[in-house]
Amino acid sequence: MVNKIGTGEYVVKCPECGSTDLYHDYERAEVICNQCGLVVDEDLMDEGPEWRAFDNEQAEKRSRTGAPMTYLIHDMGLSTTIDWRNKDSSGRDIPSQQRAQLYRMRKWQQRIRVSNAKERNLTIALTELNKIASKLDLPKNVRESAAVVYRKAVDKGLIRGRSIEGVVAACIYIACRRCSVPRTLDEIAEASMMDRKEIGRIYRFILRELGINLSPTTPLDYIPRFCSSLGLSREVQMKAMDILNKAMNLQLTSGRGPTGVSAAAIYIASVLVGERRTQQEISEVAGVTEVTIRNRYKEIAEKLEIEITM
DNA sequence: AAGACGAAAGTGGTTGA
DNA sequence: TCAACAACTTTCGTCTT
Repeated sequence: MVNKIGTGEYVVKCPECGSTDLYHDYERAEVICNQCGLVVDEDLMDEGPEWRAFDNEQAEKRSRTGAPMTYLIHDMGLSTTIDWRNKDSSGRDIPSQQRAQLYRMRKWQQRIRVSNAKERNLTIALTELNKIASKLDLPKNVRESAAVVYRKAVDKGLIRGRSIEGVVAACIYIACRRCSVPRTLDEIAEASMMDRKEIGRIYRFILRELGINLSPTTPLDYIPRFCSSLGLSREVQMKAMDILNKAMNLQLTSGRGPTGVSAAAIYIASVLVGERRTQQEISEVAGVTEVTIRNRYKEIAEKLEIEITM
């Protein structure tokens, strides 16, 4: 099957003709053999973060019926039934049967609220987690990873004094980086409607308390997503990674924000391959300014001796 | 008219005393 | 805890295509 190697190269043989020349169509989520045209693989979904375009639609569709539904069943379902009874009772006499029913419902609600705080917390948190993850188009494995981190945090009692949303957001941030699908703090802050600083604080706190070690984000991790958002071909993507690798070898990336470096590499690659994107377009998806892209790409182009002709 | 460029001042986060 | 510092942003006028 499809194997992801560290370089971002996908190695697979076409069962029909044995060729390794395969084309990945992210829009359709298919792997097609360039030699004989056979559709080698159709389900790219679980293969990794790269199929964002595909996962995008699917996640969107899913989340519409998924997260809000459970939301409805949990919160709304319960509270509306009780409201209903109250209204009804205020208008008319309550038969003893309904009284009994009302009593039972109250008891039920009480049980849910009081009996198992941890379960309750988890239910709310996981719902929240799915909502945020949907907004960020995160694949399932990242969501699960985030859930695992959250569960550990709950077990250690790290939630106390912190908002559930904040901790969830931080867990997602951690999970993203663990799975090499980094999102910036800004993106997560936007999706979770939390303060960026707050998430950062909680994030550091959880890392320390759970003893999690994260290797620092590399600009390479951002390339697939940015390229995909910009509708750039695989060729550009490979080129950008190539440039980045060389730049990293020359220590051009240390101390620099990874998103900026990544954006610059993509800019250079897009020009070289002839699928030019403007600095502004790239700056938007990368979340950095054009100025930063300019500074980075000047440095890289100079050191790598790449000529850029307009 | 849009994109690229770069100077200059401002901002937020890290570091070291 | 505070000031220095580098990276990055904002803003804006100019040049290029």
